[in-house]
Amino acid sequence: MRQDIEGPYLRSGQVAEQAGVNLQTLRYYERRGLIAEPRRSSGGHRAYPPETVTLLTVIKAAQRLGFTLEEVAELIDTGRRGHPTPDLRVRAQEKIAEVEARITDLTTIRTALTQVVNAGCDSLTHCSCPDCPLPFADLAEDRTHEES
Amino acid sequence: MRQDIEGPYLRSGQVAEQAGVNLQTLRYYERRGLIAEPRRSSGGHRAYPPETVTLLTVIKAAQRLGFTLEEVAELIDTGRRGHPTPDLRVRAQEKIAEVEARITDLTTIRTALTQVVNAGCDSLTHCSCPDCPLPFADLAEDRTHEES
DNA sequence: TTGCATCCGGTACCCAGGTACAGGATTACC
DNA sequence: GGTAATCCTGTACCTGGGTACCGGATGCAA
Ligand SMILES: [Zn+2]
Ligand SMILES: [Zn+2]
Ligand SMILES: [Zn+2]
Ligand SMILES: [Zn+2]
Repeated sequence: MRQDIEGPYLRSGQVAEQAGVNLQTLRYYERRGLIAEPRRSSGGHRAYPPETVTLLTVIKAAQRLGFTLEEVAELIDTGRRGHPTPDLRVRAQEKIAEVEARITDLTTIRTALTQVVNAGCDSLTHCSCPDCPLPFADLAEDRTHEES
Repeated sequence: MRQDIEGPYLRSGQVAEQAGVNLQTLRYYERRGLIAEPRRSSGGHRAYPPETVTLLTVIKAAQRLGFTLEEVAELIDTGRRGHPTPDLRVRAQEKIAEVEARITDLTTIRTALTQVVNAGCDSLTHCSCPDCPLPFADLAEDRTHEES
């Protein structure tokens, strides 16, 4: 049978290639609710509207911003129907706070690592350097604001 | 039978409690080569030397510095016998570079998120704000130095 | 010696974000 | 209409750092 869905529909392989995404990932996103279940051909093959490619680009962009797939799904969902969840700006502000907290942690870690280098530590377990900074009692405190 | 190993040996539960670590974690670390296989009682129960508690503290400290368990295992291994691998200072310097790269990434992300907030973006998929910064073409480039 | 706490090995499960493979069906193209 | 390419579902596997459960064995003390 010839293509039985008219219009500019794309097959899953085409969507995957154009979006630069693995085919399995496409179906994974469908399971996770990130992309809607597409129409099917009479034989069961998925037929995507072309804007799916754009949607995938948006998903990837949001991931690069640090959003999890669950958060991305919610953001998309919120956009579709006026969902009673915080909107994109609020989410972005929360994410900024998370990112800043993480940067603070990493900065502390970098400081501690620098101390190790400067002190000339030569062993994790039996360091012989004078005034050895290991094992970082202060760093232990600092992890209390671990990300959830 | 009474305790058949003399000396100040600790049972696994005591080590776990004193180090603030789950009992399963202890055996997991043994499998991963982070702690040596301890002696056994005649019935097969592990009998740890007391310094195991200190070792666990060191492992946790190294983790807080951003070292993976595999890296920690190597660092401990290097310390034991003069292993022909880079020593702690070299490892720490490499880790500093990693941490700084990660901080750079996160800073870029924070900038992008700030743009979203300032522009007043209201939707991932159909933002109506003027001069919308989505979907961050520049950010895409920036992930080429993704950590391995 | 009896009872309870602890420990044993082996296996399965958790998180996130995918990826891979098998075996069979469908579609595209000549 | 033949044949290759693509696609289907379902299931298993991957990384990293653990955690949980099971049935049975051991350890310890009254
Ligand atoms: Zn929702
Ligand atoms: Zn030192
Ligand atoms: Zn080694
Ligand atoms: Zn916008």
